[in-house]
Amino acid sequence: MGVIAAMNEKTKSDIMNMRRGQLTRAAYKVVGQKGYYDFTIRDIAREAGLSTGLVHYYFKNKEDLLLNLLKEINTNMTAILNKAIGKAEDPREKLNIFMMQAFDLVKNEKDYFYIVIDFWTQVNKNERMKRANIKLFKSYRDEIIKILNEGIDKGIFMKMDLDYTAAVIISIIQGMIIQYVIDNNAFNYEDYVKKIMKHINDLVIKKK
Amino acid sequence: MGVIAAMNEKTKSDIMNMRRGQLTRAAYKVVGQKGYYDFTIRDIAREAGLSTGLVHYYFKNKEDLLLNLLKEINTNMTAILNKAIGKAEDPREKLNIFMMQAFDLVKNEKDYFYIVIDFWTQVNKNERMKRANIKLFKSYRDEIIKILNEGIDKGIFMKMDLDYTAAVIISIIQGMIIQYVIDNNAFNYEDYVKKIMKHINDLVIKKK
Amino acid sequence: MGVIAAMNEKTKSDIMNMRRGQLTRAAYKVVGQKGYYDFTIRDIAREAGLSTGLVHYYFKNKEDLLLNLLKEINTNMTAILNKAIGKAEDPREKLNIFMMQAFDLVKNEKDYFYIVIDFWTQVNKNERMKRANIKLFKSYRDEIIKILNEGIDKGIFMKMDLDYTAAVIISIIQGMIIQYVIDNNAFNYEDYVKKIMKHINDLVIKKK
Amino acid sequence: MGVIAAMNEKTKSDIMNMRRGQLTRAAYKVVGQKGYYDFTIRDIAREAGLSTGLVHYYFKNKEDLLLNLLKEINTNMTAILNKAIGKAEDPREKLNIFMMQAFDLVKNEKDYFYIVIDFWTQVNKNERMKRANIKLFKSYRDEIIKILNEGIDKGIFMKMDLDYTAAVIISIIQGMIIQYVIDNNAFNYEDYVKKIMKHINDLVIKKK
DNA sequence: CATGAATGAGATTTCATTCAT
DNA sequence: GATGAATGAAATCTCATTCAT
Repeated sequence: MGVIAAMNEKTKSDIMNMRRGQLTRAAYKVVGQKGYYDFTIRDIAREAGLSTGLVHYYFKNKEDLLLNLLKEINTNMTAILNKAIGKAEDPREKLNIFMMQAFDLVKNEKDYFYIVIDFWTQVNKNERMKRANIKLFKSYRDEIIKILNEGIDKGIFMKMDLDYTAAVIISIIQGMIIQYVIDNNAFNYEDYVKKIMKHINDLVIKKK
Repeated sequence: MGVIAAMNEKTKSDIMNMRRGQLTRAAYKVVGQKGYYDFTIRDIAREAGLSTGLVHYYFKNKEDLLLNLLKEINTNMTAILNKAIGKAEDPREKLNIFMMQAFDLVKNEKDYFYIVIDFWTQVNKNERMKRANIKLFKSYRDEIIKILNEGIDKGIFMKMDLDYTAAVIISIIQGMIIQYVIDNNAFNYEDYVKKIMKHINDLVIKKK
Repeated sequence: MGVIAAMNEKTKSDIMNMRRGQLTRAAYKVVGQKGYYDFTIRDIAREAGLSTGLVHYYFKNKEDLLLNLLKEINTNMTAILNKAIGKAEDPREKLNIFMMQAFDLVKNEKDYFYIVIDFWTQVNKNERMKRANIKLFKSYRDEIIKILNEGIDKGIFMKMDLDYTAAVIISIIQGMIIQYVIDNNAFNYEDYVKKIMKHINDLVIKKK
Repeated sequence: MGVIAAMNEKTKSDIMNMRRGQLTRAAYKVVGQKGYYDFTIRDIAREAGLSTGLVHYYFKNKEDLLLNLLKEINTNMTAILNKAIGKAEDPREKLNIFMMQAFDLVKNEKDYFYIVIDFWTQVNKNERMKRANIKLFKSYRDEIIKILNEGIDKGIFMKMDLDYTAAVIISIIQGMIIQYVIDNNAFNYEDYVKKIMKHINDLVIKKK
């Protein structure tokens, strides 16, 4: 198989990836706006500027598209977090960056949490969605565990039950975000964010 | 208006309440099983042992029925909490009862959280739903604030930012529950519940 | 449960049967005209003068409707045959009536065979259809066997392998009809019908 | 027109025939498996290892492809029959070979009859299909007539109405096959085949 | 009050056919 | 000649809502 075939192969794959990306992005936007159940394939197509038939050309069905969206969210989130955290040296800084990323997300991409919560409602209805959700949560906890571990190794964080602490940290961050997402006026977000970050720092940093 | 008219009025209202209760209970069950979007009016009617037409006789439309369900959940929750807490004297005990109620709910009525999360997805789509959700969250926080206040007054709890602490407590409890609801095998639930209760007690009880 | 409830029960069932009959008749007509695969639910609804939704109200899906149609055809055919044959006393006459019924059907209800052949194409695709087709064929053979048996008992027909002879008789009748249905000008139908009836009579009637 | 042009013409025609043959064979296989209406152009293309676009390059549309398939079946059947019959000398043997060919086909190529029956359903919907079906039936009858004629000429077969007898023979063979195709367990196929062959031999062979 | 038959809009999905490359 | 991405019409099916009885 010569260069041209390889090029064709490449091109084929490129179009495929481009379209799937295009449609996934459109899905993200549309689901964020209309919600998991109220959006239609037509909405996706319109948003992407493509025909409805094409949506089914690149995704077997609606579920497939949504599953892909959730996986994509997971991949991107992990990538963004790793990139942001990677710049820091100190585990304390890493932990704070992790938290800031989460708290900032609410401000910058409100849709994100609406979508993620939408996906939660699927766990008792769809086994594949359940698994994807579990994976998303696990990757958050793992990220934190990695940071905590590093801190302990460096003697900066106190010894602790890693799994439990990670779960608690996720709980606090996420619980706060949910309350804020549901009620913007429930409290002063920036103020509470600062307090929580201090709280969590106190929780893990070794006392002298 | 005579006695008979009044009696009719009374009777009418009684049937009204009975039917609305019947249908709301059916809705709770059906939404828990099939999910917020996948249940039909016929499901409700069948579950309640009534006709589909009646559903629209007692509720303007599907949204109305669901809104009523959410309000009913709020009312009942508050009632149950108050009753349970009311038996205790010590604010520490009250706080622990509050937490136990929440944690036990997952075990005894798994549907409850599926339904509540389903309702969360409505806040950016439906103003009335948003308000009902806000009210539900607020009543949880208020319940805690009441307990904390009592503890502070009695010199058992340390002085603190009440609103913030309530929000954090709700976050931890709820965040933990969500992680468990989504992934039953993520951790040992009973074990983590104990740790969290200790954690929250330490957070608020005055050190000697 | 009083008289009214019973009446309602009756009425309910009446509407049900009426509508199902109405829709099945419409299906018969439409399938005959447009063919098994080219007709739509809309066609049925239009033909019956009802809405498309109602078709699905009375039949789970398209397959269900078609299966019902095939069963109905079987039931009606058996009834018509039995009625026609019942009038005769002599087994020879019964056999001839059976054959005449079949041959006349082509003239009077051309659609019938188009529909039956359409159903044949389903046997290797749909298990339920297969079973219904088998049943239809079996009921034809059984009808003939009954007549042959009676003739043998009365000493009019010669002794023979009943199952085989029935299968052959069905083959000849049906094979002739198919050739005629496909090509109206292949032969002089009336003429051939007479010959075949004589042929079959010779096949079964005891020689003196 | 020069040699090269002619050669191009030839080459073009060769590719044309090759591709059309490729696609027709793929169609035969796919229609046999999925049925006349449930196969798609993509199925054909995939089976043939070609692109969907090519199907329309070599056939105007789906109908055209199917029509070509039916004609091809006719051509091949006639060729196979002629070849098989050609080896025999005795008309009795020829007749038996003809019948055996038909009966064996059910065993060796079950798809064949499913496809042929599928095509029958088209006669009242599509004039070209009707004509192709008529031709197929006619070529069967003609084949038999040829054999019968030869037998009569040689004084082996009795004098008879050729057209009628051919039609009856086709009916019996085909009717038996249909009953077997629809219900494999209706009777012992091999056993019935023997009986039928004897029956038909008795029908045409001159009694001494 | 109660029923459930009836409607019809709208959603997902499939696929023959076209056409730019 | 060959490809397969793209289109869009059309089909099935669902269901909230209405309304005659």
